[in-house]
Amino acid sequence: MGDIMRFIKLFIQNSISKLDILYTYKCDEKLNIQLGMRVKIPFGRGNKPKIGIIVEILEDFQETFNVKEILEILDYEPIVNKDLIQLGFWMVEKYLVGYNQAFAPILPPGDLKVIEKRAYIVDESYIPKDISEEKLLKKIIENSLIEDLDDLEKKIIKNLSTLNIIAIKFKVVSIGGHKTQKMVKLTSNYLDIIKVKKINLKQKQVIEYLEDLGDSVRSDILKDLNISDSPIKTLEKNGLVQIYDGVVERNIFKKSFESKIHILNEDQEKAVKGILSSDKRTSLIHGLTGSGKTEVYLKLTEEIIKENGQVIILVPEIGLTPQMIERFKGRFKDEVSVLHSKLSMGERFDQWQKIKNGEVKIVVGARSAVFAPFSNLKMIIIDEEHDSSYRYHNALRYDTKAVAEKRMIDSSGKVVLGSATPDVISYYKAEKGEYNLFKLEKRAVDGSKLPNVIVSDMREELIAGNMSIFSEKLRFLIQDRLEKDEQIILFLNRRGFSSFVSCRSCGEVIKCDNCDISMTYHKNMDILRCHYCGATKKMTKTCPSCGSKFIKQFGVGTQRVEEETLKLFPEARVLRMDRDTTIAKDSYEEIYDKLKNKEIDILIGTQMLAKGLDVENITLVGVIAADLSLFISDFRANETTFQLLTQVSGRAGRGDIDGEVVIQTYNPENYGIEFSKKANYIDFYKEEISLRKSFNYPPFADLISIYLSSKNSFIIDKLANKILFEIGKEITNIKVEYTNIVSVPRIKNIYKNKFTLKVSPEATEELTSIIKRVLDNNSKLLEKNEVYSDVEFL
DNA sequence: AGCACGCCGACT
DNA sequence: GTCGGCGTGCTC
Repeated sequence: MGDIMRFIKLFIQNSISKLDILYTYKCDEKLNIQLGMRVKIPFGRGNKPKIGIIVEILEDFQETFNVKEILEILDYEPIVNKDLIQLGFWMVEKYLVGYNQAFAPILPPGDLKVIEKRAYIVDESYIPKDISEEKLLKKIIENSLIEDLDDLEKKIIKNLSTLNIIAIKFKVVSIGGHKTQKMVKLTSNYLDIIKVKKINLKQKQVIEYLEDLGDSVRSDILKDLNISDSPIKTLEKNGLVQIYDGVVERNIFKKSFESKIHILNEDQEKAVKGILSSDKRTSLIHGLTGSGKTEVYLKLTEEIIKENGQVIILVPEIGLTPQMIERFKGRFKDEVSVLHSKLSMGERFDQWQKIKNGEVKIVVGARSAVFAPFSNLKMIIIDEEHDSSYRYHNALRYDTKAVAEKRMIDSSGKVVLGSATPDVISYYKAEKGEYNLFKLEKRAVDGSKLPNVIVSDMREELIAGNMSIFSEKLRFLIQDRLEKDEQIILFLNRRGFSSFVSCRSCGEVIKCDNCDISMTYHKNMDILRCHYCGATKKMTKTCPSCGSKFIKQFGVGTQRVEEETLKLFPEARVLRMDRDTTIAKDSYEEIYDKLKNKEIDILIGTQMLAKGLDVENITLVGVIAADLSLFISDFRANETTFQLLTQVSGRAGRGDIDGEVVIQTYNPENYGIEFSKKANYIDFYKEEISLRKSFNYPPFADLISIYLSSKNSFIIDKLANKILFEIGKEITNIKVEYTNIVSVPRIKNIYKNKFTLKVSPEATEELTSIIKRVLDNNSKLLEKNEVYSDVEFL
């Protein structure tokens, strides 16, 4: 052919790890290829068509092997911009993940389809300058799709869009047909027909509905008016309405929101000004619960979008409550897009599209919203920044804060972290001057004070003969609040935690057959369930090991707390909230409304209660077993306990009446519990950071764990030793500590072991590349033995 | 993963 | 000869 070729690198979507590498293809130089576009390519011996995403365009490339040519370009515009591609590469290096995994959160949600570039007329009063403009505008009116334009047309389009006469939008079209809904609209001459045709009541209701609300989704009309579709059919037959297929944006918000603008207090003002004027990339706002962090976020957002920038606000999934959305929606209306896990794929996609098209300027969402495809992103705000949901996670292999900082470095924007109990690592960086530090001290609502915290030593209760799960004090206070018609939250650390079944005679604990995990008793179904693999077993009456009859469940679950509460306070209206009861989409909202409307006296629940429940009439919080999070074998155990207790205490006394908190524990002397009594973050921090230093834990070292897993327990130990040895050999001038190789609980019959490397943060990058090299060198051996490796960055 | 290739035994 | 069963190794 002799045509000049251009060479590109791409990765292939949805492929297995072995194929998750970059491939070189070529295409005709005349084709409009850009980074971030998808191409259809012939792949493998059979040249099966696959979809690849262009991540590199090679300037000069010597064709030393047979490079195949692409089949077709699937997009008119890149679906991922350059900055986000860079971010993907950065994650591949930093977290040793494959391209597919690194790019998964960056790519548009759902199955990728063809992206169309469309133009729409904005200024209808515009009079075309010449004949070619007129022709083009006519073309746009007829069919908004713009493709295969010649150079002159391209120039006109560009010109008209900068003059705001037309708007360019990208639309993704699914290959498998458009997703449409039946829509109903009034015909232009319906008023004339009303006069001559008889209209019955149902039909009249439909017409009034359409007059009020405009064009509507047919199913909505049926539901709202509680009618069948025949009245609408009759109306259509008589020419009053028209039924058509419409692409409707799914409406996530059922409520309308009102905005309240507070005047910032001195501390808040200082934080806003300081953050905006500072040279430092990252700022930490340390603000007590109720000190008005959200107001600061709102003000910052306002300032950024005033300058035409865009803002991402990250919230823990669980904290993405109606209240938080309310604040932003109320203030910024349609400029806000909300992303959360309960959105359907279609809803998610609609939001993604709006963000990419610049139709919104603000995104409020959980961790993956950090990848929102804004093109002029100037600020990322991370609320409750200490929350574990932001951290590196086995399934989502990136640290949200690190990604946020990387994005803001690339687009010279700012990161704002906010928390009442900051991550010890963040606070350390702030103390060292790497971050700005702002404190919000005053509680924003005048008169509301920190609650009075009481610690109940459950050992003493036991000695005094109290076998109940409530201490005397807590029981007394619950009674007191019930009498005063005030509300109560009872908080437990984890769902079903430690409600294992064991034998009092021989100590046997019933474990899952496939996993080394004790099973949890679910009373309502009288079964045992494994929380890891979901396997169930019938509850036994006798011990399977010794045959003793003294087998029963131990520990406290939310179910147990509910039972005991109802037994002691039969007149109370009790609601239990945990993952079992809060799976429905609107459940959280419903519970919140019920609390607010005083339909519940006592709310029992787990972690999710620790966040965001601002209900004024809650004046008592009971923490049933504060110790549970202390038994996690994690260097963060104390920090987690402190944070949880402080957060949950903040739920009490949000209004005019002072709140009280009762913390029940078997370890009252633990400093995490001790300092949370006074919500004394600074003292806790000092204690914690000195321990971190002496044990060389983060922030003084980074931890990298390497896991090997296989059906064969012998081979993984052998290989772990080999890999550890080879890593040791490669380490030359950096200091690395390492732990023993330990086995971790078997899950679904897969054995697993791990060892952890501790390295000073400056040397993490080098160690990461050493690990990559060693694992690559051993990849064949691992594959042959069916051993999977996994690297985790804590 | 998915597929072509090739080696080997069974069969017209 | 030659058909097909299955193990092996590669995919720009």
